[in-house]
Amino acid sequence: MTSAIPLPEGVSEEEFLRLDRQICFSLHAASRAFNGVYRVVLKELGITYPQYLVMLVLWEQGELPVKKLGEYLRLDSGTLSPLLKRLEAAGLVRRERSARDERSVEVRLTEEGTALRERALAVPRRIFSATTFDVDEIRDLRDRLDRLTAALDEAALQDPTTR
Amino acid sequence: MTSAIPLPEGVSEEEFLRLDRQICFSLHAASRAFNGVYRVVLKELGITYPQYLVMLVLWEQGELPVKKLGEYLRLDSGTLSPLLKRLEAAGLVRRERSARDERSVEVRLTEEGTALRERALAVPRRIFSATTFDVDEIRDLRDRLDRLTAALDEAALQDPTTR
DNA sequence: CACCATTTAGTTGTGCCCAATTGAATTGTG
DNA sequence: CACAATTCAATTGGGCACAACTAAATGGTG
Repeated sequence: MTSAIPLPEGVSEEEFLRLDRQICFSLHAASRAFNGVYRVVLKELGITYPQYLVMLVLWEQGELPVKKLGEYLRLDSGTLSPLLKRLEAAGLVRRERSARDERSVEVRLTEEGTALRERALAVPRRIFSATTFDVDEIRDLRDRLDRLTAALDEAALQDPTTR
Repeated sequence: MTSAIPLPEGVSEEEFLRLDRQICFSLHAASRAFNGVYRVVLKELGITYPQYLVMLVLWEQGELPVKKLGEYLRLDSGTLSPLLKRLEAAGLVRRERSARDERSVEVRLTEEGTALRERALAVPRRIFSATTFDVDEIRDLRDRLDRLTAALDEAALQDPTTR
């Protein structure tokens, strides 16, 4: 089971558990704090944070099949299907079966959805000012997080159950 | 304060929206990737990631009222009540109304819950090796995230609609 | 052409997150 | 002491994340 991974830098397993508690809490808390600030700001746009993420992709990419959207956002249909229905109910997107592949569903912005972008332009600056980070620090943090995510995904692939 | 915030370093609002998309995605994705790796590792302990966070606190702090637990974890009773019930159903904790304050519920580890710590000691090292980060990088990231969370909480306090 | 594996969305079930509300216990103040 | 405000846990309801499964369409192979 617990194979021979060397203990780095003489850190004991007890210390590791404490550090683990800290990084778990920090990441979990940061994610939720971020989410919370967005919740407040996005309330006036009438959308949630995950819905905002979808809109960001659509504003950049234009129309997109659900599959592609899921790849960008790393979300599956179990999450996206109901979320997109809510966006459609809100009048921001339309969903249409692709003509050339009936399995696929194209998601595209409505007039209203496109127009929302103008109001959304004011959002990032407000979030940015809340962070007290400068642009370079944000970019740096982004890079570290991407590196972390890539490494974790890599590990998850090789690690069906035990290693 | 939402008064005249200057555009820093000549970053346009369009660029800001793109950067925002990036940092949002990065943080959201990192949080979920982390969650995913833990899900795999914790499956053999029979608990979820948020349940693991609760157990980490209990292993460090011993018995604790729900209120205190919520403060450590920044979670409210709406999240904790059902989660603790599941931990109780799993035989890891007991919940008992405090004798001296009948409003309060004390959460304490069972024998089984205490024993689980031994098996959990192996978890952090496996996660750590998955990150490919060294201990100093982890600590540094933790510090940045804590700083970010503190700043966001600060900003949220000043907004009329939170917590 | 017929058949089967794959691809794609959708559905279901479980768990988490948070806002808002409820109800009971406690505390503070007149 | 009486009673209003506060504290605390639980519940309800809406939304997200993910695993497992279903159903339909597509594509490859014999």
